[in-house]
Amino acid sequence: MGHSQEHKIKTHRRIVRTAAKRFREKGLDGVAIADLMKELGLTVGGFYKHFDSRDDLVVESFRAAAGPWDKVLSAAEAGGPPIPYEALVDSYLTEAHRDHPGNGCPVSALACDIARGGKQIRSLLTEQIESEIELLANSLPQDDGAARSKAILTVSALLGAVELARAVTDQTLSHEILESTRIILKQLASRNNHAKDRGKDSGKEHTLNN
Amino acid sequence: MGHSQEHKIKTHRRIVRTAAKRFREKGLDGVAIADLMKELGLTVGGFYKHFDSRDDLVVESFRAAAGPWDKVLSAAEAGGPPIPYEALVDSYLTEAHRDHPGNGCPVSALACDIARGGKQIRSLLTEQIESEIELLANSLPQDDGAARSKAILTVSALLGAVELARAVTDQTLSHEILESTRIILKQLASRNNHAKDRGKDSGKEHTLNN
DNA sequence: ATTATCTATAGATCTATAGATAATGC
DNA sequence: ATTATCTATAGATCTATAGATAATGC
Repeated sequence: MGHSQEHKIKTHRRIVRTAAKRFREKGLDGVAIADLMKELGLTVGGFYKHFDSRDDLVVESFRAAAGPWDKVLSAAEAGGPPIPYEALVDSYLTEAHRDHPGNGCPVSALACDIARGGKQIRSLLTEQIESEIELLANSLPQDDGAARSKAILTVSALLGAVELARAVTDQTLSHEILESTRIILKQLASRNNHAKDRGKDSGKEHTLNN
Repeated sequence: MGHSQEHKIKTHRRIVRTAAKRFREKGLDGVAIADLMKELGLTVGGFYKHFDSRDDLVVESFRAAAGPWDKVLSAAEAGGPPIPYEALVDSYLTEAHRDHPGNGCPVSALACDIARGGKQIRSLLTEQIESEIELLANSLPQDDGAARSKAILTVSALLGAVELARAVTDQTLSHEILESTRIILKQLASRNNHAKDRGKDSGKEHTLNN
């Protein structure tokens, strides 16, 4: 039995860190508290001195998993060198990211669980998505007036591509999903979309943001 | 107690149809067999004369949910009028689809559950995705050599956009996700991407399909 | 006689709590 | 004395099965 307050804080962090990994791997319903504690060499009893409920751990773990992404965002906002769009897309659509959801983006691992979840975790996801949209919009090589729309499409495509690449059994198709999404997104970003080039639906774009 | 064989077949169909809806709404882990049977005015005991295991119901329900989409596909393959790309995108990215996952695409509702699931259901999803990619590739207004890649990006973006629109708490943002994805996808489709217009990464495209 | 469904329950699993144990920290 | 963790367990929930019941269908 470890006992110092300092030790408790370390235990708390260990629980959250491991939970953040296991939730992304097995889903928000796929992790039993007893198993999680056992993996850390602890027992169930102690858990509820750290968290009021299982759901509190879910929320805190999501925040912890999103943390690294926030650092990327705040680095960009702090005026550092802007991360180019292509680098963001490339780093998201890797086979390593596909194969290790436990260390990856919590949105791609948990989106459909969260969609069915409580308001608190959905609010956290909303903040996360809004930040990522802004980051991507600013990373585009040119602002043709459609930057935010392109950023939204990009977030959707990144998320969908990683989920599909994970779910599909055909490894060739899985590879192709990552690679094709990468290529087409980059084409989209490197092209200017001023009004004269747009399709017939471009008029609707002005009804956004209302 | 109903008893005829004919009645049993009807009962079987009722179970599958309702399960297909509830799984899409609550996730593959979110539906209890007892509750499902109760909703149909039945009891747990009878369930296992219809299915060997809960997992068999999951697989059969996914197949049933995917069925309507297959009809769209085979209609197109049967030589009927090709469904235009824009119509497919528009019908997928509606607020009705977002708000009623129980009647919607099983892939957008269950992708992350399936990614963690058994081989059987992942194979079914793979077939489904492959069909949708082919359908979208053929629906593009012009084939510039990148049709399949564009179709893959489209599937990823449709899926991701609906999931995000469902998960986000901000209704304005949710609306914007659907609308922006719609607009940018249509721009993408209506534009020709021959080699001279491509970005610097286009060379990689020839390494696909290997 | 067969069988579609029901009643009842075994067995597994999971969250949460009560009370014990063995350290810390005044 | 306080508290970080442990042991033990209550209570809820879920899958799956055994055996009963009441129809069908030869």
